[in-house]
Amino acid sequence: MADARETNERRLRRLQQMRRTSSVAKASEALGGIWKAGKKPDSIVLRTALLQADGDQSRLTKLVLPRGIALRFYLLALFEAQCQLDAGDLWQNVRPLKGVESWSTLVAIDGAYDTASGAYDAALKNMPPELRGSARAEERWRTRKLEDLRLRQVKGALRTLEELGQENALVSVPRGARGQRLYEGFSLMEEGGRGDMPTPDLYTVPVRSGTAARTFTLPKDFFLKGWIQVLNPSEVATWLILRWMSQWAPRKHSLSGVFLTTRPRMQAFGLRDDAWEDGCQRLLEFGLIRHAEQPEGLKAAVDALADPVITALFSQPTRVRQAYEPHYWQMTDDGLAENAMQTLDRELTHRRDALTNAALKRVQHDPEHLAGHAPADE
DNA sequence: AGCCGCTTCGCCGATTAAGC
DNA sequence: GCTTAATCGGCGAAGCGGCT
Repeated sequence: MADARETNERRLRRLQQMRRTSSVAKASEALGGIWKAGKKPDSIVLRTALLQADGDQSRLTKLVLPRGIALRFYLLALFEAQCQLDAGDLWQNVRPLKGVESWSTLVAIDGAYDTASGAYDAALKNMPPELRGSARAEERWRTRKLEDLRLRQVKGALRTLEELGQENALVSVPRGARGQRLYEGFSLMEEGGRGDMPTPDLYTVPVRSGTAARTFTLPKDFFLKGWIQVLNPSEVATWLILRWMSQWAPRKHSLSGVFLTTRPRMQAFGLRDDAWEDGCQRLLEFGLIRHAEQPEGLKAAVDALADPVITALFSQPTRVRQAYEPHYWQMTDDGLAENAMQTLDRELTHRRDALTNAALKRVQHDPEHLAGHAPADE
């Protein structure tokens, strides 16, 4: 429980730092610029191959990592592609990694935090002494530092995306004479990965399919309102899966919501319980999904779907369960229209209070819990 | 680009609670 | 005693970022 509080505090801290440096606002602004100057797509189309696990894990769940921006970067690249190109067009990189109009400007990060000093400015002690004293020079140095960190994260993301393996790689980075990576020449792969053929499956903008069997869509606000910047990889993965399900079974979704129990979730997506449970909980708090009303007519809706894959995914094979039912979820597209930064700030602060109250109650009910602890803080 | 200490957060197994 | 959903805490891998 203290762990949940710590995680929540940490997240609030990082959010606050990003607010201080306007990181999310700047990244969203840069994305908005690309959108406005481009084809202004209402939604971004993704091939479902990104989520599908053949065997153990999908490309998506391989990118559910504790550090880094690999998943975020890939989705941003798809957004960028679809602002520039029509369906069927082949993508190639026209953007530098750093500087104006670069990939680095599209991502928001907080920067290096130092636990010992409890500050983000630990690196300031390494600031060249000649800059010291001038507030403006210090500020410029700080900005440069953050730009440098963003660039390193982008490179890191490209490495991670490439090292998903020959078959699964989502980008490919050419090498120089001495085998060093020429990051700026990277090419983007289709959602299904590079493939195992000699010629890579280079990214082309997918054609929207009527059914959501092969593609599904993400509203532009996911990118433009800062959500892509502030959600964790596990939350993004959970949201993507829910979006795909809601579009694959639209009738069932609007009727009774969609749900996913452990076995089919592991089998179809390779997403573990914790990532899913936590992801759903946070997305609920952030207003991106909601609990469906009681699943009336669930059985009818499931039975109406003859597709055996859908049935395997969405139905309980043995019986209709009355008790210990999983949660039924519905997407709330209006939630995305909110400013992600503000929403997270508000909701994480709520959660901080809730967690504190819960801890207080626990102490009141079980005072001996405190006996072992020194009353140092508070 | 590489080394490496440090931070982060998803994984994993244990546990609880529920129905059959 | 067999399920499965949900919760929790400790752990460790991934990879960030300082430094060279």
